[in-house]
Amino acid sequence: MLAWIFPKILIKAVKGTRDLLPPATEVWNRVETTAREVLGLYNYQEIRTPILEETQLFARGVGSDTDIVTKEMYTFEDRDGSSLTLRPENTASVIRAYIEHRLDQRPGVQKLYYMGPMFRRERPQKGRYRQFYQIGAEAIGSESALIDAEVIAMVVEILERAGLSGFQLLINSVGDHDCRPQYVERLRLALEPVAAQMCEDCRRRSQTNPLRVLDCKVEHDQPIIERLPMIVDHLCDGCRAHFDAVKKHLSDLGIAYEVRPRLVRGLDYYMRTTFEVVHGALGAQNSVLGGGRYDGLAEALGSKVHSPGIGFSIGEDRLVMSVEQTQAPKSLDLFIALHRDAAVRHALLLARDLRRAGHSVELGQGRLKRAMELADKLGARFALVVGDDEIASGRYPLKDMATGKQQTLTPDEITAQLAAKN
RNA sequence: GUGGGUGUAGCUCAGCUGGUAGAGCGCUGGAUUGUGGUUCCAGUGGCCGAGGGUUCGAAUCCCUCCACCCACCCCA
Repeated sequence: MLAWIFPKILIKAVKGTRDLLPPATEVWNRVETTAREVLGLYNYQEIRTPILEETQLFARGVGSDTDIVTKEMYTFEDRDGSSLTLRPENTASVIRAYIEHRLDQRPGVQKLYYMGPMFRRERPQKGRYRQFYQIGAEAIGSESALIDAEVIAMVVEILERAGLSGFQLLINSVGDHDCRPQYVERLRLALEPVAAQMCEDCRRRSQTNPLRVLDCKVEHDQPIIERLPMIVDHLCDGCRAHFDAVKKHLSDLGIAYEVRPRLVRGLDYYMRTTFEVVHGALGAQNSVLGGGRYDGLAEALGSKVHSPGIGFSIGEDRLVMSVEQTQAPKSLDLFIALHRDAAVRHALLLARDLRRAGHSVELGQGRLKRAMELADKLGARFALVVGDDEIASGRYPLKDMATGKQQTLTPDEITAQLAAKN
């Protein structure tokens, strides 16, 4: 009949994006609240940058040769011809804002955190989405190993308080602008005679990005990779001292870590300290968080002031995925069953007062049996009946849903009961 | 971008070698007039992912497409 007005093709969430529904959103909120608490304890403050940035920012910040920039960005031309991109990560934006607003003029190390959606056009799979969420932080303005250790300690605390257990902290140093190029050259030379025996990807990487070879998981290549020079053995004095200090501070704090000489981060801006947290039961995407130091990033983005920084970002989707089971079901404090229409005014006022007192209240009209059933399904701790008798007497039957016991009380007594049981 | 798996009711899934659709849970109502959880009864609900082919007949066989999931890659 009206089929031409009501098309039968359903509109669905676009590939790689998803709706987060209750009760899962409760877990997300809890994780975010926990993160804010811990970040606050370490004196971090929130920064909110735009989701949309000039494409150039990521090309220069993240690295024009990276996978993210070459094939994963949502880039489009705006009406005035400028090229815009949906942020694939947030560090570049934070540094851009830091430079733009001269945050280097503010006292002390700038400690900023953010949370929100990022966008990368990858093929979705478990723990990997095209719109995904990150909770991250950046400490800008210090080269000290103390900050590295503090950042790592903080992130471990966030994960623990969020309810994650059984995770593993991996750290490494990837050198700086001084020793890394030398190491990469050394690696390239070492690869030359053996590359032919390696997998196709490694043969390509040995030319384009030798560091990536170290990440290869192909079984056959492992013995070859074992014999390649490792960056930790070729750090310059400054980087070596820095890395040793970070490790010492972590040990002093009693934080368990494992040095992974082959931990290489995918974004060009990392130097010196890099770290990652992995967790089993996440499938192939087992990395919950990644981070590292980026002492040259600000300059790469046009800053005249040297602004060394270190930061991390937590994959919130993955964190939520691995702590989801530990969440207690949400409950309702009180369900008010209205038995007659005349009860509406009384119930509304009662509900308003109880809500002001901090109790969650749901109202329901209709047959009492039905209302009680609903109260039960909603997980209400108490149910209250409001009908003609109650309005006349000013006293209401309050039922404890767990025990089934019911008492007839005045509004003040009801408030006291709800407060007492909290 | 490349593989593999799966698409049947809101959810989890049955449906053998083709005979035109089922269970459990959920939801709604009833047994119970102003009192939930248990039990019992009834109801609700599906162009069997889409299109084409084979056939008297297709959820079932064949082809194409699409979607989702998992993996490679890469990363959070």
